[in-house]
Amino acid sequence: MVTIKDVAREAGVSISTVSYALSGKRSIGEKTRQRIAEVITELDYNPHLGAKMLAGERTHLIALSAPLHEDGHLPTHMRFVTEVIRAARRHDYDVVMLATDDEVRGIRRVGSSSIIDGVVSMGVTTDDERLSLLRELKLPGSFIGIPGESADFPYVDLDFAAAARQTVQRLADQGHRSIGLIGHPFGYVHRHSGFIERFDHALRAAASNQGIRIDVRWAGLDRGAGKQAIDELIDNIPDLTAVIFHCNEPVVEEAERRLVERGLNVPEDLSLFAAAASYDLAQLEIPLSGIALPIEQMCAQAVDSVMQCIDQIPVPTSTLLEPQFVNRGSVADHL
Amino acid sequence: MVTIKDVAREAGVSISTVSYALSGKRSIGEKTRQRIAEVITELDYNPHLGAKMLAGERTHLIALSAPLHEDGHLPTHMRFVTEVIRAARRHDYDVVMLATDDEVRGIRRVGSSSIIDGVVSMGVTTDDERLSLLRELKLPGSFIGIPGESADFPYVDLDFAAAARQTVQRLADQGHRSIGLIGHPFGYVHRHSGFIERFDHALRAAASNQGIRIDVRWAGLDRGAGKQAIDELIDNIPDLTAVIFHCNEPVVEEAERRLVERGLNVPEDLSLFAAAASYDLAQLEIPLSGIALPIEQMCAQAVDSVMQCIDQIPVPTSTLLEPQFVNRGSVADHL
DNA sequence: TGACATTGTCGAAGCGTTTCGACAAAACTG
DNA sequence: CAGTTTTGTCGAAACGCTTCGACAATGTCA
Repeated sequence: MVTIKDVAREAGVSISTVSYALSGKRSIGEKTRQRIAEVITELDYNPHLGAKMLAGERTHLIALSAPLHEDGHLPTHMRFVTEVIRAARRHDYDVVMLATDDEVRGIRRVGSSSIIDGVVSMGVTTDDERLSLLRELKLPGSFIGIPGESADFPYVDLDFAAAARQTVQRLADQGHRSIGLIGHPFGYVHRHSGFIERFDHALRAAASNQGIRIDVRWAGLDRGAGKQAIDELIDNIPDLTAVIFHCNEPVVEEAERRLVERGLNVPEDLSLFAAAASYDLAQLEIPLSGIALPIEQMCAQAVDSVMQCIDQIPVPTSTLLEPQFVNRGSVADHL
Repeated sequence: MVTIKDVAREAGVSISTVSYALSGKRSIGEKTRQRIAEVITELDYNPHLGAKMLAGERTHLIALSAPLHEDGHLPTHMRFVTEVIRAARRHDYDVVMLATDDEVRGIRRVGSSSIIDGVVSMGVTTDDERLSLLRELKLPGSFIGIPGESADFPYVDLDFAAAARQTVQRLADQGHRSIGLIGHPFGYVHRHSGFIERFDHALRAAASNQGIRIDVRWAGLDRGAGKQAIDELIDNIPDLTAVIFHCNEPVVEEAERRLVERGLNVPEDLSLFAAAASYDLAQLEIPLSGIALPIEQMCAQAVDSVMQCIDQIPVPTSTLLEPQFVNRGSVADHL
């Protein structure tokens, strides 16, 4: 292994000179800097990260706490993971993955051994235990989702309440009075996924405000769940004119196919609206109007936030991203 | 931060005693050990990983080089990733993720800064550049797939050649003489995914051996690809009696639905066989006979191998896993 | 009982960095 | 031109851990 010592010797300067040339924290003569740079490439010198850590430097490693549940949607999960990694790389950081069954203990493990500079947490629940854990470990962290009372940690999320309100508003404006909702697997609700609660709460409030009837079906991951959900809505709800999808792609696809099978046209016979979609709404068999989940933006912002915490930039600002509606003609007027 | 020094002081022993108590590399008196253990929990002492690294210890970190291509299948990819992480945790290791666009340079980066103990590479191609990179960096590594000439690095993979032979043999034994193959997106071939080449080569050899006609269609990721592929096979190939799937789940699902749509029964009108399936064959609309890709086993073995390299256990043994056939009644006799 | 092993503990060196304080030499002041 | 500031460099300490060699204290054997 080639160390800073070797570089110093070869360049005919002292160790500290090399270090300062590298960090730029003190001025170094031009020819010296040149010489050092040459030697470094020549010897292919790479600083030893352990030594840097010990000397109190950044490790350039963050942890990603990424719980994946039985009923989770793998592609969505994977998109979050890759976007966080991509964002981290933009800051010259690498990512240690803490996966399921280890997303909490893992934080304690890597956090307390001074191996990481910060933590990004996804799959956040209301009152997420990782919040107090980060406090305890005095570790910089950010959340993708809202983890309870967290003035001291930044979070980023889609404004699900606004998304719900906007969803209802648009459907109401077009005259819909009885609307179905196909939601994520019920397990999400059960483990207090924050975004579900915020979406549902705002949706119900907005609907009751507008005098609109909402009927909910939770669709699991098993084959046939989407079909069953849409069938139940159509068969049991009188005057149903629109369905909101707040679920993952396979359920939407199944439901769409079922509509085709039943000979129902979109939007003439039934209007469809996708809320907070983690998939590409334009690529569906029947493209859907609605609001996309801005995964890339969420991940980028979460990483940016944790970087700010690491840099001790004081006020961690949390963000609720404004829902962006795109019309693809899947909602008809019922005036 | 609480250091080994604090523990030593509190326990009334020397630093080295604490260190030996922790590592067990020298014998320590029973009461001393007890006392130290108490103090450690009391103070919540966690060794500083940077210091350990510097002192020449393991970092307990491996890198996972996981290229994901445009036409890659996210759920499959995610399964590999989670299984590698799970396997690493069993060895008390954490995983640094090197994702797309960075799966090679990333190895150089983390490898040369002494931050990781080894590398697991997936998405391996014939003549994979990571092989020589690992050699150059003198880093322990293992491959999920066969990376060209690599007597010095262990790999693990399904025996795709055997899988192909077994596939042909079984279909031949049941009297099939004209068989269709729906393969992965053509991009896989183009970038020399090793497993595709091995599978195809062996398949063609076995088929020509048996005097069987094989017609291939590559199915991309775009909606309709599976449908189109199966349609083309059925419409263009005379005497087609069986179709082999060597592709990802969405294509299989589409093809199955198309068969239902066309009123074709499995296996009466057409036999189906899944080769090296990364998804659950039992959960399909029409369950398929065939050979599953043993992802968990592959990942576990790859991690075990790299651990052995790290431990300097000399001979890295590579493994080709024997294909396991499961019959679910999707192949009929044509005798 | 004296010679010799074994057991339990300690002090100190070393791992590769960063950074502080020191200090010549050079470059500005008035 | 003496006095001050700036610039470029160096030596040494510090970071937290492992491990080697040393050495009492104890146990074992002939």
